[in-house]
Amino acid sequence: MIDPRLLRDDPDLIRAAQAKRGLSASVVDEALAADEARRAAIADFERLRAEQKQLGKLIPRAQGDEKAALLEQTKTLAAQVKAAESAQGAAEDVWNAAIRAIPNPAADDAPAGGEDDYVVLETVGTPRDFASEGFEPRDHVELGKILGAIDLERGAKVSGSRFYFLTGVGAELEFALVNLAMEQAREAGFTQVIAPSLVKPRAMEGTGFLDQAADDVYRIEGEEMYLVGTSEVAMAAYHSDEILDGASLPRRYAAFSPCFRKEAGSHGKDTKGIIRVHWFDKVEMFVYTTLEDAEAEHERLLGWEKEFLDKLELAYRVIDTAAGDLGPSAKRKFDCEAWIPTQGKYRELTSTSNCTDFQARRLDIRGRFPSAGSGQAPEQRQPEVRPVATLNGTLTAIPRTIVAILETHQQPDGSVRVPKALQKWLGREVLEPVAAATGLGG
RNA sequence: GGAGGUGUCGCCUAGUCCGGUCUAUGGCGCCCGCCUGCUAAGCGGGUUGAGGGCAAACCCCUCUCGCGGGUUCAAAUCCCGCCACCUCCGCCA
Repeated sequence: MIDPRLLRDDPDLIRAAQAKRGLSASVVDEALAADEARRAAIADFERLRAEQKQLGKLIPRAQGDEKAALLEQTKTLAAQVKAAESAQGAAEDVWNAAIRAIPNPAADDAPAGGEDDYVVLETVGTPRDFASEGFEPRDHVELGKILGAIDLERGAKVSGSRFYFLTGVGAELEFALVNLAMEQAREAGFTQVIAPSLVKPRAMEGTGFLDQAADDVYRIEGEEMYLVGTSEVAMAAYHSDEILDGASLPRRYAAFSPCFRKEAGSHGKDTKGIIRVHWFDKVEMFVYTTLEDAEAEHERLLGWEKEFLDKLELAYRVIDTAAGDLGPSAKRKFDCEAWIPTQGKYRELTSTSNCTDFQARRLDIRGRFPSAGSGQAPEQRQPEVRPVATLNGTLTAIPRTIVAILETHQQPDGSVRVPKALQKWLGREVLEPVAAATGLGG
């Protein structure tokens, strides 16, 4: 949710922001009208209610005819109050729907336009040149099979398309990656978290995932519960309805959880392998900080993502996502895309978003800060309560990370060199092909 | 899943039976001031959050006693539903 004051004070700013995302500005006018109607309804109700309370006070002390007259008077007033109250409630509902329909304005630095209008900020490392090494790289599906690491056939048999089993070194790879990620997170001062992946509607709504991504969200039949597509959802709602001590910020969490996505709009895309799946595990960084610090924290999150990719010795680039491709909550988003040799292109491995106070307003997460109190003597300053900023960033999304590692570090015989940083957690330097294939029907 | 209990402004707590100066009591903590060689103690005051009126504020008003309805002129208090926690039983990893 954007700051209502911003909408009221500078609607043209919001109109321009809508245009930058390629969206209509009509919601702005709807929201402004709703705001006016709402305030009128509030004034109506409060005037009647105050009158009712005044009269109500006289009743216990009144006697006889006087009392009867008062009761008669307040009876009709009570009906008016009731009507005004429900009118106010209706006006609030309209207002809430209107203001929530407006996404977070993109940062000035974010490129305008849609999915293809990203800007490449940086390219790190060089894609490995298999041609000059004299062999054709195998894709991760084949490598996964050779290594006994990924079982797609049985995934499909048991759970359907876009499911898989990680087996043997595949499973070990996940644990190693999680350990490596958590080690880095701990060293950077993050609190490690295992987060629930089943949440109530409030959490989903609050993080903006029921807006345009609603089709991608799994709902639990017969229950008011959703499966999260990222632990960002649980971690944002973690402090919902709380007022955090400003001195405790930034609060940094590294959360592990399974993630579930219907991938409704991506039929036919990435149908092979484990690039795009309905379920995967992920370690997500989630930060609560001040609005003033959010932009700098965003850079730090990007830094930690790059550090992790560096440890995996991958070639990647960083892109600045265009406004139209941001989620509704995000003001700015950086994606780290790793080079996938058999696809001949960079694919998103991690992503970090600065959601400023957008999610915090929806989830009612605030901080208590010493007042800036211009002109006032320090001793007169009351602490003030303001929304905080939330940011998130992937440390590692397991399947895609495995894809990048296998394909990038493969050797002609189908074995895979283990990046140095991962060796400690994997207990070996090379992943060797397993003797016998263990495919379906084999 | 069943039975019983609890939920009050950071924490603890009075109030709920029997509706009306409850504009929610007191303590702890915290903040400001006074007093005092220092500290502690003592004294006085302040201390939920949201929204509206306004350019803003000392100001005024409304809402907020787990949440949502209802009854009533009037609800922390009565009624209904829900949620969370505790105890016991059942089930289970």
